[in-house]
Amino acid sequence: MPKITLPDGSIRQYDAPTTAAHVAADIGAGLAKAALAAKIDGKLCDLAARIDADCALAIVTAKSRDGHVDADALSMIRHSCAHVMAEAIQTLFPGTMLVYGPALETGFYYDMAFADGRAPSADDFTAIEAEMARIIQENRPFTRLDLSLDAGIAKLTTEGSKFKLDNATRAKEGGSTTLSWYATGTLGTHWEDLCRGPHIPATGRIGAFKITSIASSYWKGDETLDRLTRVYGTAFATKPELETYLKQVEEAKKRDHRVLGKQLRLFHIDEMVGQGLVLWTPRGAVVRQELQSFISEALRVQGYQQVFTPHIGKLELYRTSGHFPYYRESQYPPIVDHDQMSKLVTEGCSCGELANRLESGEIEGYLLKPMNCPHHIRIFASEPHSYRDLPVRLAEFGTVYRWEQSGEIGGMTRVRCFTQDDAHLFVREDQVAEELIGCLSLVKLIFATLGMTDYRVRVGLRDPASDKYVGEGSHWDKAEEACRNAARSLGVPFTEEAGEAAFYGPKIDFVVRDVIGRSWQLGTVQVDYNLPIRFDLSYIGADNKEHRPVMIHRAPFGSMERFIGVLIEHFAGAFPLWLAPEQVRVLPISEKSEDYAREVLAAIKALGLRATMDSGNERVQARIRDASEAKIPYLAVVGPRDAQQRVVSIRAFGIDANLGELPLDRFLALLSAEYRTRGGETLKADFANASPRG
RNA sequence: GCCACCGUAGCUCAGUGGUAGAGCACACCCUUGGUAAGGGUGAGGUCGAGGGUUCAAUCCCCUUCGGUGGCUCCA
Repeated sequence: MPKITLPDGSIRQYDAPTTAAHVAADIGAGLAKAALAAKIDGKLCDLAARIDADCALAIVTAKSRDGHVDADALSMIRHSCAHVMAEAIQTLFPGTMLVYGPALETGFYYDMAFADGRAPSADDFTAIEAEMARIIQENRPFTRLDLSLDAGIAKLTTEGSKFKLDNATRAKEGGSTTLSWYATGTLGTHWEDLCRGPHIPATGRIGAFKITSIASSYWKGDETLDRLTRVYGTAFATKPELETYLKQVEEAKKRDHRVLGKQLRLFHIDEMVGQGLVLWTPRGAVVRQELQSFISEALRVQGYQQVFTPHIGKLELYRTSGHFPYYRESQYPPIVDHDQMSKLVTEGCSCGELANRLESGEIEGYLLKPMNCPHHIRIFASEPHSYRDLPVRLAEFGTVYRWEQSGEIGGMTRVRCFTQDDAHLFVREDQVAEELIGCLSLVKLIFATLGMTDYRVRVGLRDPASDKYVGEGSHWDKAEEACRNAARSLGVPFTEEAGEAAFYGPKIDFVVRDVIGRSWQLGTVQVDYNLPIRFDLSYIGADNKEHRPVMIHRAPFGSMERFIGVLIEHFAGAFPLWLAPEQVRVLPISEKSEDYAREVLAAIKALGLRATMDSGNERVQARIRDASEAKIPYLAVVGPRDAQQRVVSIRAFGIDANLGELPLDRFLALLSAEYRTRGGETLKADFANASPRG
């Protein structure tokens, strides 16, 4: 007879098998009404699931006792809503086959195979939503049917959906002993779907939902298999929650770096130049320049040496490094010189032949560099090194070119030409750990200065099943252990992920999310035992013998393009003073104050700050609005009164008020301090102390 | 690369098988205004490009380039 332990420690005893729904009803009518599911010994189940043994039971409701939205409940509402959507679509689009419909962090989707040319479009969303609303209105119970594996597979075979049959086969391979269906209503009468569950008690418990988009996918994510249509939606327990979510999405879209980049004129991508090729316009170039100065200063402190290298190199270089053979398809095609080309044409050489002869080395060519390491390696190799010289740290804002798939290119975050804040450290093996930690501290410094706290750390290890890696296992083991240890020293949680390594070594990556929830790798630190071998690098040790250095590749920003794309979204385009393309704008009240305004402007510029004056033919109100839309950190409004007292009247971005006046000298000193300290001291903060009006 | 959708003025977007419109921005004039839009006038488009259907195409069809959302990929 089941003895049921509740979360508060109390125990309820039943004479006969029962269900979570009954227990909830015994506890109270309110709970019974609010109940969506049960957790039996920590496992999420239907409320109607039979309880016939002792267990710990928790009733899942939309909101947990502390008032927070329950993640399990939300995910079940969404999964159940996916069923309702699938039923609605199958009703409106007969012949549609279902594939897979899980809940997501922000909603759900359902992959479907539509009859030829009969896929819905966004125009059909309203009709589908209306049908869904009807199903929800009917408040039909989710009813579970369990069948044995054989009976279940027989049923699916009769029904004839290869997709569902495959799901079942995989469930079997995964160790399932039964298959379950859920009917939305009465078994055998209403719509049903093969599904592991669990589900909420009835369709009426889906409080609010919306179909959000439609896209395509491949069956099992494999591009050689069926192309499916994926319909995305989201659902919440209540309408206000849905509305809040939709508003958030709307707000996030306004932060999109592609939108802000255009609005604030930070960069331009021109179809005449080419896909994925970013043109840095003057304002964006300022941001980049400031960041590069920032990192260059940090590099000098850490003992790096700056180098410059060309954008192309001989194919032989990349055959040696392994880039050309391993990643040929993701590079721009090789460049072959005129003479050689015309000779090949005369010989009637085909494209296929050309490719073969380029690969074999029979024909030499040049490659736009996909990475900077080979050039830096040749700098290191250009002179002999003593163990006393190491580490040698070569840094370059190095521009690289990669042939990304056209469908992947977009904005600044995925491009075909980008500049890494790259460096390669040539170190003795006993220096690896310390140098790795030095690299990580640089990444931390950058993130801290910019206030970017929302990132995760990933240690990328090799995938044992893949053959895309170069080098010996023993070296990989050492390198992976070094990365693990360095990551531990960071003091932040990290995950280890197999298959995320570079082809020459494991790495530590810093990953952030953009406004639409996509993850991007920014900074990266990689340990490499392999390229030194491929290039036969050496240094002379204390024993007067040749030793092999170890390389560390690192780029704390990752690429300037991607980093600034993410940074634009991080700041919603409102850069701090030190990064802002236009830092201060001087607004004379009228022409009468223009002379003084000009003097203020000149004084600000003399400090090395970027300032302008707007003496346009508009009222101050309008000019304040313009400046606010341009997200300029500080406005200095000056009129006759200010001129007479030699003060400026100040507004700061994001504070919707006049902060009051400051003597001109004081204003200049504070501005300068804020700029030089990169926001370590801010005018706003100081001003708030000095003036109660702030 | 694959699938879907989209491409009209500098920007955001309406619109139609009979060669186009709004708001903002821009230019000029009036206004000299003390903290988030003062008023007027004007200029501005080969309706992404190429081909086809049609008496007639910005609109329909095909191709192509570019963008967006996904999928796949990302040394």
